[in-house]
Amino acid sequence: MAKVGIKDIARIANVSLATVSRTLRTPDLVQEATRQRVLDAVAESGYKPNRMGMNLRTQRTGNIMVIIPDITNPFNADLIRSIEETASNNGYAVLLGDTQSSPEREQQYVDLVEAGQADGMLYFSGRNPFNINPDKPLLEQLPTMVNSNEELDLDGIDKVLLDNAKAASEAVQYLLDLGHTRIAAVTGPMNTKSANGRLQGYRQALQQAGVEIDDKLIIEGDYHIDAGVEATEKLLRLKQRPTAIFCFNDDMAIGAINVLQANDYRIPEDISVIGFDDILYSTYVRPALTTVSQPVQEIGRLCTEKLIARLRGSHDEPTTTYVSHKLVVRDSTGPAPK
Amino acid sequence: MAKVGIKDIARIANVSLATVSRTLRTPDLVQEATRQRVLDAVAESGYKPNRMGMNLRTQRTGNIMVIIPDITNPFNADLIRSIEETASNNGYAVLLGDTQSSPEREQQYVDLVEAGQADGMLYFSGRNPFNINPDKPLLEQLPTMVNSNEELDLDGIDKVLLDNAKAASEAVQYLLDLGHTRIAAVTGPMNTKSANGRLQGYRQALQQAGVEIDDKLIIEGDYHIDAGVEATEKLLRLKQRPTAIFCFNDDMAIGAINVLQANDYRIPEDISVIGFDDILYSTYVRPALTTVSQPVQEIGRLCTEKLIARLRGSHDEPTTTYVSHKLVVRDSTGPAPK
DNA sequence: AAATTGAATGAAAACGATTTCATCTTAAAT
DNA sequence: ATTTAAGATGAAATCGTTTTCATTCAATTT
Repeated sequence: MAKVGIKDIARIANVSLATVSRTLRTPDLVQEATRQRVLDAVAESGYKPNRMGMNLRTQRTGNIMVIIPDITNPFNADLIRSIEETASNNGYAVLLGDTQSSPEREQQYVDLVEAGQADGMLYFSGRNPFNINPDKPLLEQLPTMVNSNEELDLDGIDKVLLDNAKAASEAVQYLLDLGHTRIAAVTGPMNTKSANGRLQGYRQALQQAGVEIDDKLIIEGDYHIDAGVEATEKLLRLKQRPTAIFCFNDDMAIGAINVLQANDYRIPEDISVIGFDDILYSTYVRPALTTVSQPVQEIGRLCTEKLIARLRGSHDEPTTTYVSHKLVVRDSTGPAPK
Repeated sequence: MAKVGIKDIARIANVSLATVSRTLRTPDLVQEATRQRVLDAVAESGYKPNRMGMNLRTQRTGNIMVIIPDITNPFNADLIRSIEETASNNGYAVLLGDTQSSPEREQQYVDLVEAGQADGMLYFSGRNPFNINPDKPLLEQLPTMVNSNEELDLDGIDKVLLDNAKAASEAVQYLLDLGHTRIAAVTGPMNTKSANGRLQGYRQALQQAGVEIDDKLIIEGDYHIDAGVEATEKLLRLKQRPTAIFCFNDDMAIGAINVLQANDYRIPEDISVIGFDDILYSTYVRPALTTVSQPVQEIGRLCTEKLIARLRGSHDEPTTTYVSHKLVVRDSTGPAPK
């Protein structure tokens, strides 16, 4: 079966290429009889317009690139699911750029967007991948994009963000209210805005409560389970152990819980644990995890809708939308031991 | 900044379009001095060859489509991670088709491949999305593809599969060896090959051991946590309760564990639970989950390599590669209660 | 009846690259 | 010294669409 193209349809239906194209794109412009002849030819031959030709002519691919550090993190997986759904409902497909936090990979995928393999991108990283010429207007130098999760240090682009400092400070305040004063923090990578924001919230809450900050209780993690494991092992070795551990994401909290239980600590009687994200598994872990919930589905939808609005030609002023978090109390937190 | 194209480079470097293209694609064909002039122009102007033009001319996009039912399932997320890595190492990008098991969505993404938006696809579904004309050779009617996870009912295409029946039968045999005879099965959707294969293995093992099969102990699930929850609730209501539950994936096993613990059953003393997949979280659940491990990373790599080999022009006979499973015993299984 | 309008269609340009083919130059072989 | 071959380059074709512009024809207006 030689691949059938628009020329073949034109021949079969005895019309010009233009009429075939019009029948498919703007059927109103073609007469009933002709239209029917073309549609018959299309149905009979199983013709599907070739996207490469179409893309080139229309200067759009229908793809949006999603650049994200780690798809195996359930928070990110949920995010992509939501993006994919919104994109698909609007006729876009998702090009996946799982970068494993590698700057080279980020660059590679951004290059792809700039080369026109996708019409725009959702950028979930804080690293600036652009060579910007300060003499020219910024916006003309950037691909159509929306930034989220990790804030990018650029003004004038659309963003969807969470107030990390506030969220973290509420989590810590909740622990303080339970009587905890030795509260450990297992952070994300300290070269990310999210980790810095959350740490700042942690510090603020403690200072406001007049609790001295002990740097030994702050351990840098990387948002993977193992980091939670290692950090907790380290914390348990301290002479003055914490009575609560605030992990900057749920995966690390799950790692922490595991180590604690392996060493016969009761949660929350001996040590409280609190996470961040509210992934599905945090409900199914024992004890169920108290955590700061992010509206992941909403984030995905908002990002995608913002991007698509731009792609459809909106020239509104770029905005930053803040989504709201919520502390979800489950069974991993309780009053501080006496 | 008007977008710079190959014509601009040609003008700046004072050469023809052809020479610019050659400098970038086949530098050996152009003289040192000219090449340098072109490269300078490219560097200076920040020129990136436009992929739409390139794709049309070369008749390839560099994309591979991954059609998969549910990216939020960690097994699938790991799979995609592995695919993405292999693809990226070979210069391909991944177009993500998360179908949420909807046939319409599957069709939509397959159509996209057939329209040339991707060069080939990895198809993780058992539903045949093709209109096949039995008079014509099969292979000419299919896009370049590899099938895995859920076997497709088509001969003559590349596949990567697991022996589900054997794997399940080993899991059940292990439970039988522990003295269990009332062994429940929480299956996947019974319109999938994977669930049928595993159920067949379950039946075989029981029959071989002379244990009568009780249909009340077989409950259809859908591979989501909730299905494990509901199935287990149902099983616990039975007058003759099972002493072991074999869930056809880990997510459902996690749901099962949760219900059991909520109702004060000890695992494994009162009831054993066994899963399938060996996702990361199965290690971090309490008790850690005994499960049938699939080499997810290997599956992803194999699928992608097979596909890319085809895309590079291999005309070897299509093959089915079987990957091997492994029973991983952890803490959720033990001897049957007296 | 002539002029004007509008609808339907086709011819050809355009999108931005790669690649074939022809041309020209220079070096090697006779 | 002539032929041959090889190397470097450019002109133009090509990939498969969409869309502009021109043309035709019938219907409407004057």
